[in-house]
Amino acid sequence: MAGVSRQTVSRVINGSPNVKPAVKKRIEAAIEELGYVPNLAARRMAGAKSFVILAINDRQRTIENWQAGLGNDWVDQMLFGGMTASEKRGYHLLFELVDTNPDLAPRQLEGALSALRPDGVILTPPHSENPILVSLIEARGIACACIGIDAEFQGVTVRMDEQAAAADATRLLIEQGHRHIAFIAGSSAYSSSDSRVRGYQAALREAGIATCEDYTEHGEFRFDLAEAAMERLLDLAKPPTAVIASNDEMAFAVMHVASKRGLAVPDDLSVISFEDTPGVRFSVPPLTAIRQPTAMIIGKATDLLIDRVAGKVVDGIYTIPHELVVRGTTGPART
Amino acid sequence: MAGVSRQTVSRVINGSPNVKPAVKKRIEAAIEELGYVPNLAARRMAGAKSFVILAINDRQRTIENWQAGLGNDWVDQMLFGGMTASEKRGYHLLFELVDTNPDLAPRQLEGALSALRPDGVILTPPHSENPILVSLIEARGIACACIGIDAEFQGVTVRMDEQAAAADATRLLIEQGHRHIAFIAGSSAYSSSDSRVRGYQAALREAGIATCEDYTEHGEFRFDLAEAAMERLLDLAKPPTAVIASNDEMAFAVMHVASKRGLAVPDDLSVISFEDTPGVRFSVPPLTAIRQPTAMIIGKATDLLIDRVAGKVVDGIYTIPHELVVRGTTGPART
DNA sequence: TGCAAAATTGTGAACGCTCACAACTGAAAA
DNA sequence: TTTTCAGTTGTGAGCGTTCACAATTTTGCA
Repeated sequence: MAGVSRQTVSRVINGSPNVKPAVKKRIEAAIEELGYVPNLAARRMAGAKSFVILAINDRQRTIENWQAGLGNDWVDQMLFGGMTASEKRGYHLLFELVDTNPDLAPRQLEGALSALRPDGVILTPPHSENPILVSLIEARGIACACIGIDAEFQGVTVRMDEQAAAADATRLLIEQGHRHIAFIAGSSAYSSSDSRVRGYQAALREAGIATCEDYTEHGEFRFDLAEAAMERLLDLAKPPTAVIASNDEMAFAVMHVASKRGLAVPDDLSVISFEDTPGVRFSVPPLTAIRQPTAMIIGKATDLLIDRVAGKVVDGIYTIPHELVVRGTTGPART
Repeated sequence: MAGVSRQTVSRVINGSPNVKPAVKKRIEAAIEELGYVPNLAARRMAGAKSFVILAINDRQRTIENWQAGLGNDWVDQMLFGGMTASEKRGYHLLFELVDTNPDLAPRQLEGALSALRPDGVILTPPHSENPILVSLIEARGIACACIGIDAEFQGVTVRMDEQAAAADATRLLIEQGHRHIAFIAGSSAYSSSDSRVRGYQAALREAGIATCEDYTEHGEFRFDLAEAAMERLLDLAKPPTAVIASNDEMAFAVMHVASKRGLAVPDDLSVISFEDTPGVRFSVPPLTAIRQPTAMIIGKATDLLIDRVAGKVVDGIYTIPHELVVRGTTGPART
């Protein structure tokens, strides 16, 4: 030791205000020399912070995506954004998979909470849509951040403006002369899906273009369903000259069907995707897409959570800016 | 309680052999009813297992990759393979980024070890190449698994057979009539890079093809360096008709240079990559590649680590089978 | 100079679990 | 019957921190 009691050391480590500078320096030197690092388990035991942020992901979708060999850029970005943000402040990010099944989800989450005692929890869609889970977390006095939803439950919400993003995409197409623009929505289990449809419709309305029921399809974020949707769209009497797909997988499905039908992209058909995973750049032509600022969203959520643990009052909805990356799948409409 | 002492409950939870079936059943019912989940921090404190496996990744490369917008399928796969394997056995996977800088790495690792007290550590390249880190972990009595190296330190090693994989790739090209096959190696900080070169050379030798110094280039796993390497290869008096790149990024660089020089893939030039990230399927044509079984490697490592914690003696080198996925960038050599 | 108040340091207890060991069961062996 | 011993259960201690509070030192001001 440096000639002081445990408690004083503890104070220095936790940055308590009332320690004499000389003593503080002495303790810090000792810590440095001994290479001392506080034991996280003991800290948590003693009722202090656990320095753990729990990120909850949808098990089913994670596993499905992975098995389909799709990779999971979403998970990747989460990990990166969350990990770098937490580590900056001495925190650790723990990933857990929780079933979406409403019977299982609360039990599993409670188990994770009891075992891990995290300081904060990040709930991603579709878990973030579930108010039961949110209140379960908050009831334990644990800070909770919801990702990517429009509704505001307890805790914080961090998201991008899905509606504005969809409107941006639609506007780009309108500017390029498109008047027959279709939209393939994702799963309605995600509130973002509806927001996007609203943004798409709003942009059309704003430009004085009549919205056509048949132009809004549902693809559930799946390749096969998007393919079928695209087939239906092209079978319409007046097929669209541009399609917005709600994720990359569905955008590729659209392009696949287009090429099968002899339509050139972007000459005969413009395509815009939501997501912008790394793979879309290697497509030919490279996909024009709304880039989801996933890493930033999770990073922000992590930061807010830690702020709240530190005593700051943190509340409300935070919106992270999105970006429309124009690449090669959009072009002027055929006249 | 269910009318028994703490210790008996503890025994039931940890599966001790000497508990009366009737009592056991009673305790289990109580656990179920109370929704009791043991507190991990307390367990660790009491000197038992921590139920945490630490996966150590190279900070620099992770961040660089991410900032380059490349995504990081490697991290993704690790996470998936490790998380699913650990969760099956009640474990948790914690990701940490550690600097590769030899001055910083041991300190950072020790810090993580002290704070987290994991039951096992998975070391990925290039950390797994560093015997200091390995012995540092083992010295604390923590199980360690090294990923993707040829050398055998203490602990377990899990890898794919890089040499055989490179040989497989080379043989495919030879079968297709190629005689001028170039190889763009990765960074020599990774022992796998050398193994791959050896495999490539062995396959050539085996087919009676003279190895030509100029055909082995170094690209450090970087797009720009691979581009430059490819330029040099094409400037040779006798340029290669096939190129093996040590990762996807470099393979794309090769294809980029080829198209710039007016070479069609695979008609004028065959390309094979190592890695097989999801993006390569969307390239046109889709990349022929050695698929790295990353998720399986990390999953196996996790399993072995947990086995060892459970008391099993686990040692030696485990090799996970790789796969050569033939897609559209390879074809018969021009004669 | 004195004394209250503020600043700084130390103390015992507690967090929830498992360890080592002691104490109790019951049945088999002498 | 008594002894022995394996099988089963309970007991006190301790893991490394922080908590609440008490004890000590210093400072401010009359």
